[in-house]
Order: sequence, then C-alpha cells, then structure tokens
Amino acid sequence: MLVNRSNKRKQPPEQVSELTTNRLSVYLRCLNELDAAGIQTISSQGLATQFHLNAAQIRKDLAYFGEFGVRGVGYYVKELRRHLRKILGLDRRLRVVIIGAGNLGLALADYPGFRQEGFEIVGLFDAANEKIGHESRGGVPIHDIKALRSVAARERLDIAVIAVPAPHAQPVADLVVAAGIKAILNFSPGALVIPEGVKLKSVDLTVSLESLSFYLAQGDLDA
Amino acid sequence: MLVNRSNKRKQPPEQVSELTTNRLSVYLRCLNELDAAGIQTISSQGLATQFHLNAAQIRKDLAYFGEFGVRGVGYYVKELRRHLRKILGLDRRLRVVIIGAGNLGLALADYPGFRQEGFEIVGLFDAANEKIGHESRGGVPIHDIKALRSVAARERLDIAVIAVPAPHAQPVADLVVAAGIKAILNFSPGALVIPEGVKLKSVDLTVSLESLSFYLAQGDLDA
DNA sequence: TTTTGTGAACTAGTTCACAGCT
DNA sequence: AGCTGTGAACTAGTTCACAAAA
Repeated sequence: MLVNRSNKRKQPPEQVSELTTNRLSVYLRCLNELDAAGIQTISSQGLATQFHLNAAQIRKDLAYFGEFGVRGVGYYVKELRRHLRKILGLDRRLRVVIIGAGNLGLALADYPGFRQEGFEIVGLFDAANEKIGHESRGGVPIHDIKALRSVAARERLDIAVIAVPAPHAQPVADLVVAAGIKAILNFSPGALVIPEGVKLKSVDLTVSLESLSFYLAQGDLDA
Repeated sequence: MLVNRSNKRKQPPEQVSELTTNRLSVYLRCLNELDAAGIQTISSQGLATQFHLNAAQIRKDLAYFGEFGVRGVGYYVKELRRHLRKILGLDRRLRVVIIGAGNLGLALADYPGFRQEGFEIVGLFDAANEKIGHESRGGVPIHDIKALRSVAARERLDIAVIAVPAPHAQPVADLVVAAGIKAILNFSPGALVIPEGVKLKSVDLTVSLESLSFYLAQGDLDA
C-alpha cells in the first residue's frame, strides 16, 4: 500500500461481494460486544478465536476499505467500530417501511434488533381496510398501501421490507420501486424481478427449512 | 454415465453444497407452479428463462442425483417434482418445533408457507409462565421449554426453529441439541456453537438489513 | 516480538461448449 | 432437430505464508 494513507477509505470499492458485506455486519456486532465488555484493542486472531471466524479473512475484508489496524497491536475496538458503522452506512438513521401487516410484518415491525441497530421503522403498509389506521403492539402505525408513494415523496424511505403473501409480492415490489425506494428485504417466497439500481435481498423461509430437510434426509441414508 | 442406470439415485452425495440444496428447493417450487399450470414437460432452458435461472446449472444440480431428464425432450414435470421431493426428504411429514413464543415465534408458528410445503408445526416452547398453556392464533400450543426434552423423547421432532432474544439463543440451542434434534433454523442474531452432526442454518435479520444499508451507502458515494 | 496487509496458492462454484442420446 | 449430461474453462472466494511495520 503506497498511495493510500492510513485510515482513509480506498477508492470506491468497485464490487464488494454480498458475502463480504454480511461479514462486515458480523464484525460490527463482535466489536459492539467487545466494546461493551470494555475491551480496547483486539487482533484479527483474537476476533477469530473468540467468534469462530478466520483471521486472514477478517484482515482481508477490513484491508479492502482502509488500513485500520496497527501492526504488532491489532485494531482499536472503538475506532474500528466507528469505521465499520461508516462503511455500512449506519452513521445515519435508516428509515424502514414494512409492507404487509400480517403476523410476520407485525412481528418484524416490533423486532427489537432493528431499532437497536439504528434502523427506524417508519410504518407498516397494508391493503386491508380493517387494518389501516391501527398500529402494531409496539406502536408502528399501519397505513394504506396506496399511500406509499405519497409518503415516499414526502419523507425519505431507505428500505422496504416485503412481508406479504406470495401472489402479492411482485406487484408490491413494483409499487416499492415506483416509490423510489432503492433497497428491498423480501420475505415472500419466490423470485422478484427488480430493475437495475435497486438492491434486493431475500429471506426464503421455505428454502431454509427444505435445505435442513435435505440434510436430515441424507443423514438418514448413512445411518 | 455408465454404471448408474437412469432414474436411480447416485452413490450417497459425499458433500452437497448449501447453495445447491437451496437451489433444489427453488427448482421444486418452480415445478410445483408448472404442475399447477398443467405443464407436463420442461427443458432446463425453459426453466431457466421462465424463472431467471441458469440452464447449465439446473442440469448440473439435477444430474448430480440421477439422470432425470430425457434428451431431446427435457424433464417430465411430475416425475422430476417427485424426485426432488424425495431428495429433499419431503416425502415424509417433517415435525417442527418453535422455541420462543414472542412476536416472531408466534408469526412463524402460523406461517402458512410451512404447512403448505408439508412441515408440521408441532408446538411452541417458551419459558414465560403466562404464555405456557395458551396457543398461537392459528392454534399451535405453547409448552414449557422445560418439557422439550420429554416431548422429544416421546415423539419424533425433526427441526427446531429458534426465535428467542439473543442472550438466550445459545442455552436454548444447547437444550435443543440435548433433546436430540438434528436440525436448527436460527433467527437469533449472532453465532451458535453446535456439535458435529447437527445442522444449523441461520437467518440473521440485522445482517440482512445492514448489508442493504451498505449498498445504499455505496450508491450515495457515486451519486 | 507481535500482528498487519497482501500476493500467491488453493478451493469452491459457475458457465461454456459439445459429444451423445432420443 | 432438440436437449441432456458432463468434462473443461473460467470466475469467485478463501486460506496460506511472509515481508514490512510498529
């Protein structure tokens, strides 16, 4: 490393893999724990053994964004934590809407992990008249899905979580895209078609369970 | 392929990647749709274009388990569907328990996608006295977590879904393992330590959201 | 001495391209 | 002619191993 001086972000990372960004989030969580425990400095090896990660990978992932470490010492916990929050875009409050006020949508709206990490659940959106105007147990208001566009025009909405039944997922995704939201976390089964420039991440519960089922089925063969 | 005659499963797949098993589940869903639509036969290319997949990959994934296709024709939808259900271990009803009767656990217990795909939600387990004895809206009974072991001894439990707050996740996982359950779907944030021979799959909502946040943060740099 | 940052080596996963079957 | 099954080529991701820094 010659050009890039320490602690400066490198040139815009042309294409960071999803696996890497997921790990960055994991590292941040580890650092939060260490910080809470009053640990001031940690080596990649220390992180690796404590949290079951690979030291070389940690170093490579971090080095990609700058020189955050000190040779012979490791990383300063608070400092690295700050860097990671910046890299992950968590230095501002991200505004999240949840589409679908069914069981899952309501549960996600009140999920404590989100607020904790600095996400702001702005509102729930649903098409069912009997739900509109009410709110989740935790107090997140339920709006008419038809209002999504105007809400998005009025206030910044960063991420949409889609938690509607499968047949509605694609039309809802289209609404979300039309509202100008650039990131989607999808819990509906099946693939969504999304234009370039919008980031989609899917959590497919059926696929997860069936993958476990495969493992069980294979295990039984050998037994 | 010389030794292995058509439609026979090949020798026990020594180590199938998770990516592959996830895709098998996706293929199954596609075939369900095609079958429901009355389609009798489909080529890998047809599947690929219709569901945004890669034809070569579909063929390779499937060929790993047997010769299910017919050259010049493609795959018979019903037949391949049956094969995939068998491979994924869905030819028997899998019995699932959910640990944690909070918002998320209750939502998962009533999630229609699971029952639909042949999973049986046997029960919810929680430590809170005021919840024990009640049931989810959909009628899944809530038991004392202390009863997990005896229930597991009495009846077969295939998969445990962990949906408890982070600090309880590891102790709960230990209970699940002690009860002899061999597959875990974990929704709690953070890593779980699990012995060899137990399959763990994690869905980390915070990581998912933060990964989206990263994308947004990067996008803003270029804009 | 300790530990980073990183090229090189390795491993895993995907896609190509085509022989061979129907 | 059409499409599978599969080696070969390629691409992505991980781990090693070590020079350079503190």
